[in-house]
Amino acid sequence: MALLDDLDRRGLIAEVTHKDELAKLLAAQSITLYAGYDPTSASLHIGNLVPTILLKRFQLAGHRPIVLVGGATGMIGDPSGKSEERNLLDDATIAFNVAGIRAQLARLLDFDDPKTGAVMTNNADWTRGVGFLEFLRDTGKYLTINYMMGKESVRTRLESESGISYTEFSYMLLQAFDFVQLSRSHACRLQVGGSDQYGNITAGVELSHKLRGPQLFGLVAPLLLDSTGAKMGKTASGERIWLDPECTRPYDFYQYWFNVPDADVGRLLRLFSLRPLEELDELLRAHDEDRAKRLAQTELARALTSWVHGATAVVGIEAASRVMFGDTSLKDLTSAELEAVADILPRLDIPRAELAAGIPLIDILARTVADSKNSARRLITQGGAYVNGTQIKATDHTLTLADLVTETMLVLRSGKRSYHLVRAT
RNA sequence: GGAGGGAUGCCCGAGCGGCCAAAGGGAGCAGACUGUAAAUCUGCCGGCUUAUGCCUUCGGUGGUUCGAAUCCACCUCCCUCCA
Repeated sequence: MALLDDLDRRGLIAEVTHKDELAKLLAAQSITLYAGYDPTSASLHIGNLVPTILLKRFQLAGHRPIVLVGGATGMIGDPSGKSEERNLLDDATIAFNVAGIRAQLARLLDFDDPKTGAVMTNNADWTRGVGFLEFLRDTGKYLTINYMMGKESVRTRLESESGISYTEFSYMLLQAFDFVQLSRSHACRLQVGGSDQYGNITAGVELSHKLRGPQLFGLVAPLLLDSTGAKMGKTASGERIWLDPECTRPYDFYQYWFNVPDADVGRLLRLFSLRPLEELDELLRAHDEDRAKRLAQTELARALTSWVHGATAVVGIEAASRVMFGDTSLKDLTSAELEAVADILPRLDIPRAELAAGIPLIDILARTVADSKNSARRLITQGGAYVNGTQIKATDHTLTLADLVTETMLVLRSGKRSYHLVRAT
């Protein structure tokens, strides 16, 4: 199947410029394309996976992706999708963020293949040296204010109370300039992104046209929304899902996808799974036959977690999940799985001698799954306290060495989901 | 510059001298139900050596009182109206 048709059927195309000509170009030759990443933080989040999966799919289809980290544009702030002027970041923060994002992207795409290996760029490299007058004359001259004011991102801000600064207004021009620069330096022909980028992308297409450069193309994917129309990417408690394992644990990352509602899972699988559509259809049929098995969610969580955190992370996470949600005991795990589980669950180390002497369960709960001794007591009273999967009803229960389920560990649980390992050292 | 109104527990918000660890709602936690879902229902929801006990908490500092979140003074910050 032609690449564009595949992308379309997967729901990855919200808008595309000159579709037929682009299809022709892609059929005829291997091209270079790019997506830009804003260095507003040191880690990407799952919203960034959308443009990245586009790059990945183009790469697998024989094209060469460029990732552009916005070291220059990050200093300006993209007004797209924002209701207010952005706070500017200082140089050191931007440099730090650029480095973090580069490291993550390096794992998401193949940078080694001689033909399709991805290229890392930073627009600060070609923007920093450009003088203001030169920029106005060589770039600003070609796009009219009228054209720029027609863009959604600018218009909404013009109508808003906070207005838009000249700085953010210029953002579009810089992004257009990037596209043209990459078309010159890397023969880049296509820019991909989220649909909020469409205005900025078409500005680049327009600029190249005005400069009598090559025909450039833009392709944007829909924003990542759930079935209720809300933006995806936050946990139940409102925390963003980051790609950095230090910010969002791989276990939570996996769980996020595993808990996706049935109404969304098919769409997300088509978006993110690299498996052929026919296989996905088959899988979704099987999923529908017995939704409780959550075959589709498992596949989705596996696919994304192994892409972002590596296949070995998945093994540990799934072993941990079996302990937590299945009927697997810690002692049934292999030592490799046990090690992985110990890394995933929060852990409290206690001197062996202390445990040998006996420690009131309430004290340990207060140091792990409960906030205080009172809440630990409450937990036990309400029947939510478990040691190694066994419910404890006595508030004066004492833990000793006999409670260890492996050589060194025992597992505490509060309610259904909250687990904590205790390790005797 | 003048005149009023307000600041309460994680958030919103009632209380306006003792019955106030402080109504109600939201969030959170636990239980039932369940697919590690959603919705619903029930209980809990400051801390402590679990006690009809003590400690800390109602913007801050002092004061009045046997007793203050509640009254008074000053201070800090917010809002509204008039100039």
